Amino acid sequence: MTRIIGHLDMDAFFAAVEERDKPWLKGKPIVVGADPQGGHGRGVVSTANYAARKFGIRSALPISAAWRLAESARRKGAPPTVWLTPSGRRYGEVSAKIMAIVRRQVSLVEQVSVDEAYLDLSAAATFEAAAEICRNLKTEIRAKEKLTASVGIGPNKLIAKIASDLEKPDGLTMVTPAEAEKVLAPLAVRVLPGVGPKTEEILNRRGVRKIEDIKKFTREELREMFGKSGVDLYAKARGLDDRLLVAAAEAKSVGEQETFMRDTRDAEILTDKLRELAATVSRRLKADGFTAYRRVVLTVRFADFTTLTRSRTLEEPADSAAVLEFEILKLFLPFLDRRENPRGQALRLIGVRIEKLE
DNA sequence: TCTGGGGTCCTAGGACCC
DNA sequence: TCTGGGGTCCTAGGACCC
Repeated sequence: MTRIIGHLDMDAFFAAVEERDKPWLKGKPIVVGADPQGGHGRGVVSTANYAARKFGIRSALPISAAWRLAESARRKGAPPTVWLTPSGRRYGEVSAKIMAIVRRQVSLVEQVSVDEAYLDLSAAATFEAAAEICRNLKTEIRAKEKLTASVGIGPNKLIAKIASDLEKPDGLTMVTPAEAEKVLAPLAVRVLPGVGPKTEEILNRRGVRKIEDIKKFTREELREMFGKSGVDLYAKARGLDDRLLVAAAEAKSVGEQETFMRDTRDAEILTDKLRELAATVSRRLKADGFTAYRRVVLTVRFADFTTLTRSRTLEEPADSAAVLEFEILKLFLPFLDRRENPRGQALRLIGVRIEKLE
């Protein structure tokens, strides 16, 4: 049986939920993300709606840069931008309703994030029948949740994922196996999942800008350049991907980190924050149904953005917040003096993570 | 432009064991 | 006075994704 995979991706999800729930925001530019603090805020944009994207505001853009773009647009007569803090709980609730709609029509669904899922549509037997299922899903999501989704349909996850992005927002894009390689060919290498800024830069320097250009390298050459991910790249450039859908994967780690409003070297502020993070992580571990952890990881980010981790695997699994706090503080101690902080830098961020969960 | 927070996966060296 | 090969675990860092 030929595989038919769908990828459903909600359009500007966080911003769309806000716009739907707060009718007075309708049509205004909306940015969901860090507090802009009049242009001095730290952090980045989570999601901008399409009105704000017109100003050049995008996900992951520093919120200070987004502020400048919005101000500049406003001076040219654009409406003022609305800045919102993400309501994670709310988005989770809406997400659950959407995924329930999807699961009623599709037996195998892999939810990859709060606003994204892969659908195994192979049982539909034809691409046209699969597209009909997806049209119905989009209609039901619009009717019941007043939100739009974009869907890509392809012979595998890779093609479905790329297809869902081709006609955003509110798109439905079908790419058959026969079309797949031709559709990919002219697209930028960065479109391939797994190709980030670093890989893109290396490929560009070799004169590789489009996906079709990747095909001038042999599998071995790509392996030498990028290791295992190079071998994956060889297949992806040809539209090949045999990854299966996974209904639900168990978490492998639980962690929390926080960037300070102002960089600090104050030992009390730092250790208080670590205690707080340890307590939260420990609570979440249990809330997520785990009983113990065996590895603790401390993350430290200096003012210059240098980021270090220190970790320790425990001899025995632990389950208490007290042990986590103790182990984390032990890892952190050398950062309070010149042992791990030779230039005496202030700290920008600290984080706590636990792994090897049971 | 001065860079969040929650994650996963891969790599590589060293220790250790058979 | 030249020193195997394979496997697993630990630690640290880095690329990437949403």
